[in-house]
Amino acid sequence: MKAKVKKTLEETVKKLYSLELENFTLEPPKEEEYGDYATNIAFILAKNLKRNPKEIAQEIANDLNKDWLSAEAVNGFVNIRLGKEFLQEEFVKLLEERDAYFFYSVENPPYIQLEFVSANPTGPLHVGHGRGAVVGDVISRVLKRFGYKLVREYYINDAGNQVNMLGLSVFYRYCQLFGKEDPKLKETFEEEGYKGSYIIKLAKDLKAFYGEKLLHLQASEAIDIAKEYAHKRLLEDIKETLDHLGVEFDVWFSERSLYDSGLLEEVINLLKERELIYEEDGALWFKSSLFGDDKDRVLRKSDGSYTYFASDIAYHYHKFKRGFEKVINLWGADHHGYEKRLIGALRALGIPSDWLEIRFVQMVRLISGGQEVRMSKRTGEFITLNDLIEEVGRDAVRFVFLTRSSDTPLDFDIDLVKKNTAENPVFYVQYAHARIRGVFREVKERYGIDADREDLLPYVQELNSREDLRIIKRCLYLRDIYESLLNTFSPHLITYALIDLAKDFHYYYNHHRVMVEDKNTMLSRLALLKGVEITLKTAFEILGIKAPERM
RNA sequence: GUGUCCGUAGCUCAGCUGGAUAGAGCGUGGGUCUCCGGAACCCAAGGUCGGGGGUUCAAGUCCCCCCGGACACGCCA
Repeated sequence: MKAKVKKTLEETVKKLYSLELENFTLEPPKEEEYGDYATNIAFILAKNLKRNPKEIAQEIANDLNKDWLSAEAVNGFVNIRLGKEFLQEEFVKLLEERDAYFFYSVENPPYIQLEFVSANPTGPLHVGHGRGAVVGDVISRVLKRFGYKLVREYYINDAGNQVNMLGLSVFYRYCQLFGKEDPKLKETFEEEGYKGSYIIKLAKDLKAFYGEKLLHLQASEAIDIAKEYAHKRLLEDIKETLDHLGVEFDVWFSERSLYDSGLLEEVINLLKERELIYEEDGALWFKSSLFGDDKDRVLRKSDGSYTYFASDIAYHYHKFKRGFEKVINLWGADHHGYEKRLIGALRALGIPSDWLEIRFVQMVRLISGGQEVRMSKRTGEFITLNDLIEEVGRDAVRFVFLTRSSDTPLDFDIDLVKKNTAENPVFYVQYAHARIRGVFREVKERYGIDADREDLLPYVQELNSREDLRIIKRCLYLRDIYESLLNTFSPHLITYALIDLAKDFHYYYNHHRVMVEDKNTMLSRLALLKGVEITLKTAFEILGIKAPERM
C-alpha cells in the first residue's frame, strides 16, 4: 500500500518538477487527523528548487488527488488519505486471498544464509540463545513468504579448546564417581572446566554406559571418548530445546569439518599468498590491523592449535564459496568486539564488506518478583531456555522475545507472562482471535451463518464508518510491516502492529455488536471480523504461535 | 583506559533514512454490559526525551563535550 502511494507520489514529482527524489519520508503520522500517510517531500524539494515549501506542497496535493486517495497540504506537509473505496477494495482482496494477500514474490531475491544461535555444544541453551533463535526464526519465515531462497544454519563449534574442556570436565566427574582424583586433571578442571551440574549427570550416564572401562585407558583417550559422548548428548539437548521452541534449521554445520576437509589450511595459505600473515613468538598472526582492527590477531597458537578466529574465517570463506549472495549472522551482544576482525579478514580474501551483515541480539534478564533471577530452584543452575519454555509456554516465550527491538536489552518478567490478563500482551492478542472465533460459533448457532463459508465480500461496501475503516487500515498495515522487514530485519514491529490491531478490535467489540437486527449490518461486521481473524492468524503463523479457538 | 550499544511518564518500552501538540502497555484514581466471552472497554492524572553546546526552516533522532549504565577488549571461545 505504502509502495503504491510512494510510486504515485514520485510520478507526480517527476511530472511537475522533472526530479527524482529518494530521501523523503512517507509514514503514518502520529495524529489520525493528518491522514493515513504524510510526507515531507515539499521540504526536500524546497531546498532543490529554492522555493517556499508551502507552495510546493499545495501544488503536489492538487496534482495528487486521485479517485483512490486524497491529498491535502498543511504547513508544508502533504497529508494523504486513502479513499474509502480503495480501502474496501483492498480489504476484499484480503478476504479473497487470505494470508497470501500480505506477501508477494520478490523479483530475483538474493540467495541468503541466515546463521543464528550457533551456541557451543558445551552446555544447555540459555534464555539469551532463545531470543536469537526466535528472532532468526521469524525473520526467516518472513523472507520465505516473500519467495527468498534461504538457508537457516547452525554452526557447531565441535573443535578446539572448548569441547576438549568439556570432555575433560565430564571425565573428571566420571573419575570422581569412582572416588578417584587425578591432581593434574583437578587443576585444569578447577581453572577452566565446566562446573555445571549437567556435567555430573553426563558423567553418571557415561558411567552407566562404559562402567569402569574408561579408568583403565590413557587419560587423553578417555577424555576423547567423554568428549564425543558429551558433545553429542548436549547437541541432542539443544536440538530438542529448539524443537520445543518451534525453531528449525536447514543445515547444522560442523566446525570440525573445516579441519577435516583441509579448508582451514587452504584459507591460511590464501592469506599467506597475500602476505597478510607473519610468525612471531611461535604463533601465526593475521595482519587484521590493516583492515580496521585495533591489533593483529593470532590464527595459530604456539602450541600448534588453531584459534576460533581461524576457523571462523574459513567458515565464512566457505559460505562465500557456497554461493550465498548475502549472509546474515545473528550474534549475541557479547561478540560485538569480534565483528571488525572477521569482516576485515573477509575483505582480505576479496569478499566485499557488505556481503556479511552481523546483527547483534542483546541480553535477556529474567525477572521474577521484581528481582532479577539467575538461578533455577530445581537445578541450582542458570535458568535454561528449556526451563523457561516449560514454565511459561512456547507462545509466551516467543512473543515476549519479539516485543523489543533486538538491539536493546530485554527484561523478561516471568510472573507477568504467566498472568492471563491484559498486562500480558500474548494473551491480549490471542484473546482477540479467540473472541472472534467465539462470535463465529455463536452466529452459526443462532442464525446458521457460517462465517468461514458465507460469501461476505458483497458486504464489505457497508463498512463505511470511521471505526470500520480504522480496523481495515490496521489489517492492511501489516502488509507494510512485513515488507519493511525485508530491509530492517526487525520482527518486533509485527508484535507492535498486532497489539495496535487487537486494541482497536477490542474497542470495536465493546462498542458494536455483531448480532443485530439488520442483517446487512451483521454480515458486514462478520466480514470485518473475518478480515481481522485472517490478519491475526497470518501474523501468528509468522510469529510461530497458536491461533486459539478458545482460551 | 579503548570500542560498541544504551539513557524517553512511577515501571517496562515504541518513536522506522531529522518533521506537525513526544506515543503505547502496565501501575494509580474514577467509570462502563438487561445484550455476541469483563481475560474486555472508556476517562483522567503523569514528560525540562540524562545534562550542556552546535548544525538545521525543523532535533528524542545528526555532530561535539560531560554524567550514568550494559557489554566487549587473551596465543578464551
